[in-house]
Amino acid sequence: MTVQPPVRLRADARRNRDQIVAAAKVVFVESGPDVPMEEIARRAEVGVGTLYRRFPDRESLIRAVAHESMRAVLDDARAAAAEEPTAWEALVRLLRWSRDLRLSIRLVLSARSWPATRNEPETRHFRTEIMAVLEDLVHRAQAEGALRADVGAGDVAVLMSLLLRPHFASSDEATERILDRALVVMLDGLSARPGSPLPGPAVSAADLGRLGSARR
Amino acid sequence: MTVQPPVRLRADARRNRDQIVAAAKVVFVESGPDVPMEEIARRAEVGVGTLYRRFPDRESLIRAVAHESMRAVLDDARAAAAEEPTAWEALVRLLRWSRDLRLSIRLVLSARSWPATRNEPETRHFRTEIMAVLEDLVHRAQAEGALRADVGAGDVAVLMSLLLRPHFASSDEATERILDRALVVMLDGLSARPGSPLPGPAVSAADLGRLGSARR
Amino acid sequence: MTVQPPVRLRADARRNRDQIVAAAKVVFVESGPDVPMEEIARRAEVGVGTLYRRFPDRESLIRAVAHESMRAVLDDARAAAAEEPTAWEALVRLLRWSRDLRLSIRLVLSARSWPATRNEPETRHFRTEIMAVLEDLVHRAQAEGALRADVGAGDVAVLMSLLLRPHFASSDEATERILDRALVVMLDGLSARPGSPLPGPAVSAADLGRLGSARR
Amino acid sequence: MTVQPPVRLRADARRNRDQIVAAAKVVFVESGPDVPMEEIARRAEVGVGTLYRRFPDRESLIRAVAHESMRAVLDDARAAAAEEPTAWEALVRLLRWSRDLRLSIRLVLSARSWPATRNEPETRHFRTEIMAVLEDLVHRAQAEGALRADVGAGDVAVLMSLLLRPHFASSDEATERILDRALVVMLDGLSARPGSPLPGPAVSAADLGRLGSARR
DNA sequence: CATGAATGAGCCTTCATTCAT
DNA sequence: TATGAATGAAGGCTCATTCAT
Repeated sequence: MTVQPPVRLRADARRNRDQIVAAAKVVFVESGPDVPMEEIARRAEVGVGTLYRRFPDRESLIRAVAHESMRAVLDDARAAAAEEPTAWEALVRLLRWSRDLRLSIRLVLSARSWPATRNEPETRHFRTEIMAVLEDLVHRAQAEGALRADVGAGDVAVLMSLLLRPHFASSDEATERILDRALVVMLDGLSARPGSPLPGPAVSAADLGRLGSARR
Repeated sequence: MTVQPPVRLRADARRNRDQIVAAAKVVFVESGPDVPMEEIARRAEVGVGTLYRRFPDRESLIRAVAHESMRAVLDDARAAAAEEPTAWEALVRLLRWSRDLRLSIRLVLSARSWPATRNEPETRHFRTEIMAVLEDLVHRAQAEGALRADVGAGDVAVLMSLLLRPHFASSDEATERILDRALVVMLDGLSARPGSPLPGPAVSAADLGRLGSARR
Repeated sequence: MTVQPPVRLRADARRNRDQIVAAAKVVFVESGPDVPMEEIARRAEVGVGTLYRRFPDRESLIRAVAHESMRAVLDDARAAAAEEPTAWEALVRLLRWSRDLRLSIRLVLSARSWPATRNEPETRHFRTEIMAVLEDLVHRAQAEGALRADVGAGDVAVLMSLLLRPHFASSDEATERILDRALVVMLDGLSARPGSPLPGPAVSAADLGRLGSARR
Repeated sequence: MTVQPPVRLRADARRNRDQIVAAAKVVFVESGPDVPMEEIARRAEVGVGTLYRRFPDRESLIRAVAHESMRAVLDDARAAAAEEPTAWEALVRLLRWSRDLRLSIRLVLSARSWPATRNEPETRHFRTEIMAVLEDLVHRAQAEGALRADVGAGDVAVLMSLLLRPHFASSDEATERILDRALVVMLDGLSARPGSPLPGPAVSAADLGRLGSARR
């Protein structure tokens, strides 16, 4: 069921490919998806030619990195769902999330990669799987009485994306603590207590999928 | 006390300058702060030469646009504080905010403009003024019993920035409605009811100023 | 009726444009239409940027040079028709032809430029005009009794193209003399004396136009 | 006296070599002598490495293909001389020629291969042999009274080269018929009837050899 | 030996900025 | 002063050739 690069690569080629993707991951986070290809190649300790042999253009590299990250996100989500005692706690853990999640949000949603990743089957596959896990957690957390009843998995995903997109400045400890406070505010807003009614119907996974056929 | 372009410009020069800033505002929103200078000049119906006479480099143009926007934000904030019946309502209005706020957030926080705007007096000036208004609103809203007591103006600013940074896809109506729901969740989290205690001390305006000496 | 670049250029720009086309003409002849753009720019004593401002890509430069040459060819053809005492002599003069003719044959027929020039109105225009002159000369030379009756303008054009396409080695004097002999053989074959009947119908200008919808 | 690849190759190596040359022949005709080496390797169903083991660089491959073709041309020429009832008919047959002849003309005379093939013994060998056959045919055809007396083998070779170089568009049937007409015109020009005297002395095989020490 | 991966030089093109008109 | 032309540095990509498996 997992999606794999179609052909078996020679051992050294495989190693190079992995180095490239790893390096790209790092520099994309550092400097966005527009960094010179040479920079990526240098970090991967590889010639540009090698990079281009493996990824015929920038988009294709972006896709590869995005997929890697999304795969990790899916794993995280499943692990959280399996390991946490309650669905609510699993959601909290997810909202705190991993560096991989942050990267994939950044890559998938950035202006540059949106056209590269949107609408191709692999992305769709991962999105579907991830949203399925989320949907399940949301329902269970609502059954637990922990999560307010009027939100959908889409709403949670939106909040996650707000928290995780690249933010001002670097990620020093002070920044992290400040964002943690924002997270708790959001969690309080999400918890099942009488609060303001949310406008409109709950946002489902499918609703999100229909968004944004546009450019930027 | 207001900051003005240093010299009085001839009427036509002034008009050119304004056209340029207006055009830049539009294209920055459309295509980010990296658009070709010629594109901006074309939109302003001006030669590149003229643009460069007025703004010696891209950074200086970004700064000008950012300042324009920040001035508008400050005006908005003061208007909200003056016109709304309660401080809480003023805060809500601000969080809903204007297109100008969105632009200035985008410009001020984007990778490209962070170095351009950070640490120069005009930006600092506006930030100070805006945060002063916010600080006042926060205190008053807490006195009103509407806003939870353990947040500071910095916390509110962070939540605003989360809501307002450029997001996936375009701004069609569907997107707006979804973001409105996120906003209400946040407002619920901010309102004065027994909820989770926030970790750490309230974030003040000053705390924010100390953040992020880094690049991205 | 002549086709001109649409807009008036500033004097210096005009001069540069002309230098570029002239330089391109030279290096295209020397090294074919694949020479590095920088080489052309260097010869024109101009930066690459300038070249690209004027001609957005290589094809567009090839087209410009081809048109220049075709214009010169047309002028040559008309001059020959007007100045020579007989149509036969005009044809002979044309077959001896100018360096411009050689260049345009080379450019218009080369693998690289065929797709660039074929099927755009300017090329079609010149081809039509040139073939009209040729057609007229052929008819008149046949009426004079000098040219065999079973050839058409298309046949003559084909013979010209055979003589003029780029040939082995450079154009030193020895080569020229050898080609002159080939030319006279052809002229003898063309002259009106009982010889072998030509296979098939005479080739008209229109017949040629229908040729070669293919790649190379 | 025949020239052979210096070493005996193992059977499989031999097969590879032949596949490569055959593939190169095809793609050179299709796309000229500048096609990527990988394309050739792919067509030969061989790795690039193998190609380079056999032919240390592109020039050496071009040479090999050119020699193959020239050998075929020589065979053709000898066959024509042996099989046709008259020398004149043999010449006509040659001028109508083989696909191999076209390829070798193209390869030997093209800008790219001229420097690769010129001045190396194998080429010289084949040229000499071919011209010897041609010289003989020319003399005999003149003795037969069919060929005009003032041409040499060099003249005939030049006419052949004019007819055979790559021409506009593809080789559909229409093109072939048009070229056939040009051929007959040339043959009429060559036939022994009082016509214009050719300028200069007859061009011998040796004269051709002295031509063109230049690049293109 | 065969293979196909890796390398890097080279050409194409864009665009920020400077400068002549 | 306004204009838009000129410049050249920088990044993208391709491919000839070399080299590890």
